[in-house]
Amino acid sequence: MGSYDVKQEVTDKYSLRGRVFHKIRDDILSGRYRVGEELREVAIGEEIGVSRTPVREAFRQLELEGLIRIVPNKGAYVTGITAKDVRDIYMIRSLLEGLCARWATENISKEQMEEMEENIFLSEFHASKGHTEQMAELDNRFHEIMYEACNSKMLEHALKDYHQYVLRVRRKTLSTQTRSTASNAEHRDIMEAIRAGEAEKAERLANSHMLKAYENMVQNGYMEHYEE
Amino acid sequence: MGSYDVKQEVTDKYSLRGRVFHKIRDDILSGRYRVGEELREVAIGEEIGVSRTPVREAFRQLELEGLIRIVPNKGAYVTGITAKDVRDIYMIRSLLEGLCARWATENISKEQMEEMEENIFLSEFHASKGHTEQMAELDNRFHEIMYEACNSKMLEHALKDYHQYVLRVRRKTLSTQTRSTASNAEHRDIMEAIRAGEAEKAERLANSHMLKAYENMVQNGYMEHYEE
DNA sequence: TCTCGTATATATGTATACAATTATACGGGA
DNA sequence: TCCCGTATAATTGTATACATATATACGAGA
Repeated sequence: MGSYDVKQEVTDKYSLRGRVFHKIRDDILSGRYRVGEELREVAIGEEIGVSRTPVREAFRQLELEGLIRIVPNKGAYVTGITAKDVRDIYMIRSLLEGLCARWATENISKEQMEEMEENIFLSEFHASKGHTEQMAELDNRFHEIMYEACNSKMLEHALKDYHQYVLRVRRKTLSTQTRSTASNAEHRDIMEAIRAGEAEKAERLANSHMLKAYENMVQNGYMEHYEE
Repeated sequence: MGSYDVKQEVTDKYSLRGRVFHKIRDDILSGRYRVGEELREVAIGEEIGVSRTPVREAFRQLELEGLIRIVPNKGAYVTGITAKDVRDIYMIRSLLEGLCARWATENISKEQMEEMEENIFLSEFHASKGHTEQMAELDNRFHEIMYEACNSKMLEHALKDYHQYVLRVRRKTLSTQTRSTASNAEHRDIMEAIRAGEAEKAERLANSHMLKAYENMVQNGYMEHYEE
């Protein structure tokens, strides 16, 4: 019997089912729908060009992902995310990113190592040019490389979940010059620890990298709009 | 806007939708369906007495929960869980249970503290009598109390997820006399640390409690059937 | 004017019908 | 006997119809 992925994701982004799911999901994450807004099956179905059936199935999944809340016989509502939720996620991520860095040190492939080095090189380049868009993209990618390199489907999925989750908030951060410079430096330190095979050091660095990212969010007042 | 639960679960166990979901889920977790077995929509629908529609919606959720894998246009297959998956989960849980114990120390209510003390008292009683069924139940409950006491929906949900997940394996363990005695002692230590307000100690103890539980599984050969 | 009950409209919940895809059975040809 | 193509059956994917629950509008009565 083969090894099945645990914690399956909606993989086929281009099947009809996947399209509906990802479309609604992206609309929520991009902030198109406001918190608390009710999503109607027919309206969304018509917009995408499908009937209610695929929409409903997507709703069920989005509920498990925590993006909407379905009240039986009433409707589906876009969920909010409180400041405490974000804080908790960063604390959890801090531990798990540390574990991930440790495992990545032991399992990273040559190709992944090279992509990580290239990522940091590019990040520093775009930081010097002030390209915020590319920087955010590369920042996300750095973490994803590490998730893939840790060689654990379980951990990779958990971290991708949380990563996606806080994107709603994070979208607005990382724009300050000082933080992005510091973040890049921290990425470089983590990368060098991984390359040197220093697992415990990598873990410690990834750990504090998350905590610092959170501290930065709080200090810059990004959390103010998420008070309960 | 109010605070919504992040990572929603299928709450209403007694609605039709919830019933279908939980029925299939329990059947998978109880081992009624074998790993790799194909689940057919009509067959399951007929058994429960509903049409394909609710079954399909339940399938979509079970896929996200990682219990089945849906191959488009083919079918739904019960997923396996490899020895490495179990190992990874225990490593992740070790960290998160530690964090949970730390937060529980800071947030546990009077009622929760009392239930925890009662839980340990009962555990030791049933252990002395050799009541394996009740011991397993109380063991699960001990952890759930801690999950609830940590006062973090995010962490609670993540831990309940993992906890549920390894139940498929754990169902068979904890039966040895020596391990259950040791496990009870560890629970007591954690409880006392929480009661004394020693957060870091509670974290450390919960940490190693998980690692020891995993070590026990491996040593007793419970993982042999889960080789990839 | 306010309250409450009823009627209507609207939305979700479920079942069914039809379409599309995949698996299976069968038979001809080498 | 084996291979392979076609026909058929079975299963999933989607749309639609009907059932049920909820929200809204309106009017009677106090």
